[in-house]
Amino acid sequence: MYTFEKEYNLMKQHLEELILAALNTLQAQGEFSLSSIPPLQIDTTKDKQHGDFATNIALVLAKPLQRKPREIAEKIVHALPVSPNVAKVEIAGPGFINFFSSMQALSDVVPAILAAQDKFGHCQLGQSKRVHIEFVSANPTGPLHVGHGRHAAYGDTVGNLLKAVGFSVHKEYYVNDAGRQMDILAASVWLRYLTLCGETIIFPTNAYRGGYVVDIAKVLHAQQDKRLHMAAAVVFKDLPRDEPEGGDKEEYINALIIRAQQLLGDGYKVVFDCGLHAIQQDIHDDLVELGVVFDTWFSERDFIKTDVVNNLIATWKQQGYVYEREGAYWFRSTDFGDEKDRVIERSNGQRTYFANDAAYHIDKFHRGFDKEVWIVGADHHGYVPRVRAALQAGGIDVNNFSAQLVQFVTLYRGKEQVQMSTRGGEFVTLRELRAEVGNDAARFFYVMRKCEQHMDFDLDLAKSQSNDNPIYYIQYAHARICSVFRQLAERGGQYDQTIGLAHLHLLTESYERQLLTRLGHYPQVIANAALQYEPHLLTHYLRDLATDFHAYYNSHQFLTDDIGLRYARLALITATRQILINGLKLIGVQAPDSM
RNA sequence: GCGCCUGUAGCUCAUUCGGAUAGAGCACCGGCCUUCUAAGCCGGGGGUAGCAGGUUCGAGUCCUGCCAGGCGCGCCA
Repeated sequence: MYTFEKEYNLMKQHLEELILAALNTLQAQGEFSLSSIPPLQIDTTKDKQHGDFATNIALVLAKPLQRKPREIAEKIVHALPVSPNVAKVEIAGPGFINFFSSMQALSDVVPAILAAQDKFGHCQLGQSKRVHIEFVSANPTGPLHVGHGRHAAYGDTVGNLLKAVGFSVHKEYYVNDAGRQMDILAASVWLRYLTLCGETIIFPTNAYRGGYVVDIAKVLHAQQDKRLHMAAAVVFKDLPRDEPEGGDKEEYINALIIRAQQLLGDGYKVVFDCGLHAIQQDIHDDLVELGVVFDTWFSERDFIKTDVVNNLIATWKQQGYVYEREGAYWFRSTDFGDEKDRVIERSNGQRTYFANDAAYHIDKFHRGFDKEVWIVGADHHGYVPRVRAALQAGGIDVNNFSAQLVQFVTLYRGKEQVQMSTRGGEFVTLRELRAEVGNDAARFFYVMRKCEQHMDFDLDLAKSQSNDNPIYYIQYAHARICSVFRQLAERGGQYDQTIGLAHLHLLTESYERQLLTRLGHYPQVIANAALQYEPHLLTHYLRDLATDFHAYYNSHQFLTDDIGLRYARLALITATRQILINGLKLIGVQAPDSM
């Protein structure tokens, strides 16, 4: 099977051997007098004029040898052993040594791709280590919006990439179903329900105002009829003022929650669960439709029912990581590089969200994961140091923890920015976005940029389905290749891959060389994208690959009369099609046969 | 005030542990469909990489100081 180490590094490895041989020869001849040979750096080149690979060794040796780089380079090139994989060696610029692969070496990638098929580009860098990847984890207080979509597409693609390079990947959604926000949702649902029961309600400023709350209330009303009905006069009796009346909206909603709990008793849980389940189901379905499937949905409420958090706090108290001050318990996160210590247990006895979260992150490792990737909104960046501190206090090697901060998505309709607020009720949902632009375009757009880069998402542009959309360009390349084979069939031809592979030496055009070179880079792109958590490298690569193909398509006829050349070219574009499919699949995008 | 992120062509963004003449797309200008899908190709114009120093063979990339924008600094989640 084709692997990253075996094939891609083979050429680099081969060049390394050649250069080392040259250096040793020069040392033995007394030309060079190096006490040690520095590690060799061999890069794939950006510019094809610079060949396929380049090394800066002559530049690095300039100082220890006290000689000019170009002079050193010439010595090295003269001492290089001859190789059938190397067509040409040149010295360029300040002293770079450029290597031009032979067409033989380049065209080897075609049989490699055709043999490995959907496994091409995969490797075992991850050594089957277990990676926990947490993303989205939006509070179940409303439908996902376009910002969450970016998290979903990014996290899912990073997971796919990590799997491709040999990690055992576990995708998890942390359900924040234990906080005050959930109580606000419950109160919001109940008030809408009461309206359906015929009560006249002035809706609180701080309640969730989205239409989905009314939908949930309708379900509740259908299930419970009037069983949870209370008169508005009773519900609102002696409550503090809401904001419009000059009061505090937070105090007001809190009082309303307590009132709801008192009046409803056991019924409160019915309302609460109705809201939670409806929204969690909606989020789940939304993600599945986008192609994002989590291995686990980890409930905070279930988690805090276990002893894990209690045990952690008890342990930390014992170990001296926690001290008491002003009636609360503080975690010494400053001992681990945080700005200030953090409360984990409030003076009223309640644990903070952070206490649960610290225990959750440590628990991931106790569950057997070797590595944690935590994908979280950039607005949480201040939160990362204390999580890191918690992991260290928990005895976890933080080198196995990576927090990826995803910047906001700013929505535009043409030139106009769309304001978004979860409670304002006027926000664009992920579902609406998918309906407008399609899942493929949504996923592709979302991962096109580095996660720490702000994203301006123009709905009008994404909706336009014009050729501005890079996804069409790549998909079109795939469809065109499929079309070539349909043409072949219409003309009564029968593709014979064996003949094609036997005639790869006929691929001598510059466009063919370019395409072969690009195909050869794929494994490295996958490895880089995975290890750096940067799927945008893959989208850019696919764009470039499609460009190489379209240029080739426009310059040369594939279905030539020369059978050997014809099938060699078809073998090449079959390999190209395979890489398009492989890359798009990692991003979660379809590769249509026709458009 | 302190901390993190960002600043590259008119716009949106790339630039592979610091490498060669900073690249794409969109937009703009000019060409290419009797030949495998023109959702395509070919060519052209367009840059003080926010500003100023520093480190070295070499800096968009690393360090320092400013400037501008975003975000964060709770016994909220």
